[in-house]
Amino acid sequence: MEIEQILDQIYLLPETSKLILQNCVTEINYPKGHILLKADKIESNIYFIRKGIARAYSNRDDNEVTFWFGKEGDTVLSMKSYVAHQKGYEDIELLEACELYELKSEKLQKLFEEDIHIANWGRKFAEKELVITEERLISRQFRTATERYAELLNDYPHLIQRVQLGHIASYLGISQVSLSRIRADIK
Amino acid sequence: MEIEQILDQIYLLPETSKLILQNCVTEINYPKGHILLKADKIESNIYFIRKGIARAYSNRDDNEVTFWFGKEGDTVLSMKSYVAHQKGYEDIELLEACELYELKSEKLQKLFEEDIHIANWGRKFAEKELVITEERLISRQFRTATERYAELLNDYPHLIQRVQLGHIASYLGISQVSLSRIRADIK
DNA sequence: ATCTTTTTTTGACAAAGGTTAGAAAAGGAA
DNA sequence: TTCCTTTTCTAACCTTTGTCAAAAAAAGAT
Repeated sequence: MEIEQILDQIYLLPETSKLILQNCVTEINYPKGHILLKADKIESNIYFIRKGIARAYSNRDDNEVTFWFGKEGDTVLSMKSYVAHQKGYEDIELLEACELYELKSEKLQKLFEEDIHIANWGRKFAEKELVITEERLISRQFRTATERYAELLNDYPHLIQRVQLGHIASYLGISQVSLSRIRADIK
Repeated sequence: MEIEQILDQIYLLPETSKLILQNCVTEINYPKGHILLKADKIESNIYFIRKGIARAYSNRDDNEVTFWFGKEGDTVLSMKSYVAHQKGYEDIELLEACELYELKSEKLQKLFEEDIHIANWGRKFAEKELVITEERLISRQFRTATERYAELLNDYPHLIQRVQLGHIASYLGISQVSLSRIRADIK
């Protein structure tokens, strides 16, 4: 997916502002398994996925929890670094070789102060992510693991083929063994 | 809590912008039990809590899930109405008689287009809410019900005294019976 | 205070999901 | 292909949490 299309789907910018933003972006590729962003660092870049998929996971005790998947067109960032210039809570791993657009967070923050359209673009980005996250939190409470799996299949039909089940189980908040049982029951 | 303080804690605005925003706000009071925002409506106001507490809940099948509590200084809105001008997924109920500041969403949207500082104020609001929501989603996956209860006690020590346990159980994602058992065990 | 209603707790049992460990299947490398 | 590694599935058993029902406690109303 091209950068213009990615920016447009968040919020339609006037041509001049869009060009300013596009000119700050550089392309970069990384192999499968690359850790794009690290939990214990204040990260200074954000990315847009041109091609490929990624996941965000958080580590505590010995457990690792995957709580986000990103695909073509999605924005990748360390939320706490971006919002509060603090160390994040997530690592982000590329699950396939990825083509990415890179943008310096500092540069973007400066544009927020200078260009009202870009500020509103940033506002819309956060707002949309917020609705998605809030809906997931609610879904977690309403639905059984089986229903949540069906929902994921419906929302991201492609993902299942490309991501290993351990990560999907973690995303759904269940053990891999449970997911395996759910899949066996459905057939 | 006064309106100026509430606006400041989201993002520090220059005096002129703050005054513009403050002048759009009117005060209004409602009794305990009042439904401030309704799930099946496109709501046109947002509120700030001057005094009192509220909860957001979503209804599906026969289940009701409380997924948010608001207290003095918090912002109350129908997320989907605010972000996408669509019907929301939540009712918001006042758990005590509340003093509120009311702001027309339409008016705010217009200010976002006119004043870059207010646009950035709106951006910061969404970003902060996003981090809080994402952290809750992760916590849900990492922690046992007992740990999440302890966490809530720690984060909102006042709330427990003022909100009935059925709502708290729902917020934690467990049944009221389970919460009751957890409380019995802790002592 | 007394009665009524609502909220919280407790007990018994059922269901969902977790853990461990090993088997089967799939994927890579030589 | 064959061997080795990783991923997925299955089975047995255990823990947590849910449901239903009833008792106890707390809050409101008269």
